[in-house]
Amino acid sequence: MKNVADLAGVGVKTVSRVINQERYVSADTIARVMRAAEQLQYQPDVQAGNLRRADRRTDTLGLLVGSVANPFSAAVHRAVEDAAIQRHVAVFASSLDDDPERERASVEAFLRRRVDGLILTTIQRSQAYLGPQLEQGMPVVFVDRKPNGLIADTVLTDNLEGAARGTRHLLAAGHRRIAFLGDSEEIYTAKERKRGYLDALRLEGVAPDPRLVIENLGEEAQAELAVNELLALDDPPTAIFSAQNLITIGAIIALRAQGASERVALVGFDDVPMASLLSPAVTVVAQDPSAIGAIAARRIFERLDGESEPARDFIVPTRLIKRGSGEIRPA
Amino acid sequence: MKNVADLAGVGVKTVSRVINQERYVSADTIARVMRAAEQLQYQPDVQAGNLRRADRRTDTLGLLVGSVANPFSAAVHRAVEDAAIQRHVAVFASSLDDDPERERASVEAFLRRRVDGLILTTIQRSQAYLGPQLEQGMPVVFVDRKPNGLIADTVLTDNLEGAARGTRHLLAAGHRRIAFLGDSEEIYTAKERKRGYLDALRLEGVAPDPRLVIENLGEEAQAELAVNELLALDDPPTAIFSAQNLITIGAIIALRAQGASERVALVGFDDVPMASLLSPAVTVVAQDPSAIGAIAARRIFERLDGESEPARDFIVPTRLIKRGSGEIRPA
DNA sequence: GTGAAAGCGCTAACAT
DNA sequence: ATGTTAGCGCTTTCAC
Repeated sequence: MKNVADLAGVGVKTVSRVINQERYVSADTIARVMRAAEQLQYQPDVQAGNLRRADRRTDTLGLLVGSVANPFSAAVHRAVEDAAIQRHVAVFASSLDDDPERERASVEAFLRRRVDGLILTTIQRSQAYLGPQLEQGMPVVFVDRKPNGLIADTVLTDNLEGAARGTRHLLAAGHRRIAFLGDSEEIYTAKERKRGYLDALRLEGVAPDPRLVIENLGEEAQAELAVNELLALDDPPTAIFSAQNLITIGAIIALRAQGASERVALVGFDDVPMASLLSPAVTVVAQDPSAIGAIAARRIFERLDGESEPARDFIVPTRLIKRGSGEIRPA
Repeated sequence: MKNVADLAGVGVKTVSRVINQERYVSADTIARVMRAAEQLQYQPDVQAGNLRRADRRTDTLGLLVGSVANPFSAAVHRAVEDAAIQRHVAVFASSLDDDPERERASVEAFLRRRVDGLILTTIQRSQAYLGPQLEQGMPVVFVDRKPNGLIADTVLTDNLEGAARGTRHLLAAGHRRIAFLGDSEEIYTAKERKRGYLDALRLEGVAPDPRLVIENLGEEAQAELAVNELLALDDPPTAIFSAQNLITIGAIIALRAQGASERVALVGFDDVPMASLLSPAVTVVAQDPSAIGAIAARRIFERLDGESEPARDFIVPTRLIKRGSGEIRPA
């Protein structure tokens, strides 16, 4: 900057004024400074500037997601990026990978870099460690999971209603023996989805059969085994509601292997890639990760712009996509 | 930092020493400083420190990919992140979205933030604008596409050999009329894949039929139309080699709609999600995005650590995954 | 409309 | 083993 100033024959502050497009600089001076900057290939240093700047903004955001390689997270990321780029804000993205250590480490790394705000999918038992930041007014939005030990803006899929809706769809097709395949009971979203399933059954006067409720399914292979068990029952289910992505895939594989995919109905929570090209095509209760990311980013920027209303939950509705597997009727 | 120093009753430099784990600080002093830091919830500011630091590193990397929401890019991203996190380097990720404007804007944003290195998928006709950075020794690695007007490290899928291999696989099954469905002719990877296809035919003594080569297919719908045209030919192809992800999906849809999916063989370049659950399951020449990301990151860090050998191309091999669609024999 | 000086949070260089 | 001073690239404050 000093060099540019010297070359243009002005003071550093004038260069600063031109770079930041402040007023009260003559057109002539602007032109001279621009030319000098061009000639020296001057790139302003955002970080250095933000050091002294009144609002102390770094124009960066920290985003922590399950894994940047997972489609849901990637869609959230993309939406956040699109919102950020318009404000010239850059996004640090980091993957959590179900590792509580990594959560703390990533958040610390963000904090050390003085991000303006945080969008987090969390896994630790408590997020109380973020208390000081919240008090200092740093915008923090939680995504997909509620924080523990902390009150903050949160963007959530309507897990309860979504799961109920999927279940009701199967009930409406005439099913009464509907199995539930769920994720780890410790996860908030998993609990909500199970609750939605049970609520829907209850409302229809169907007593839940505990043998049809299988939880703590972490990956495809476990879901496959679970479906095999279900089909081996004396009185097997005529339909399956699978409460998560990978579980749905596992269920598809198992149903197909057993030759039951055209007989046993299946509705999955969360969309599955290529779902419409499978046979039968897979009916799902789809989440809206783009909306989640967009809302989270919007909230961060609102807070940054001074919005100070109390923390809220933003509930994002789901969408039932009927493709075939969920419309199979009981024999 | 000043506050911590005061509270601990030491000078700022001593705090700095403790934070950076430099030697020559007594255990007792370390303890006092740590306690003070804890008490004040002190978070060092990485950026401020790097301002004066000799190596001027910001411990950040800029990553520009097609779209963080696309599975290939996401896998590259993930691999880069995993390498970076071990060095306490944070990654700015940005999506290109086939928009040359966005390429420039993102790179500028990275540069303004003084990233230590750049990993780029590019689209602009020329990357000469990065010349100054390269000369100044900033590590830049291009990924998936070669840069134009610039010599720099590049990590590439073996497009030529991969496409040849996919084509040879179809030839080996006895096909002689093999169609080629390609992306925009302007894209480097698309050109290479076409070349691989033609080379394989030539080597086998099969004269390419220009009516079987359809290019500039940007999305699924266009690929569908192309396949419909091909099947309507007097002498239709018995096999299709589709040179890109979305094109493969379009081809699957069209083949299925025409009832030809069990009759016409299909090999796709780049893996397709859920490929093994489709019927027929899709044979592909798979790329290895994780390897690409890992190699790119490794190269950046090698350069940062002083490696100064001339720029090289790193060629990442493909893998033929036989799943069914590519093993269909001609009638 | 413009510039000089101080200072943002930190590290380098040089004390002691 | 520890402290002091200058300075990184910029913005602020205030003077002209």
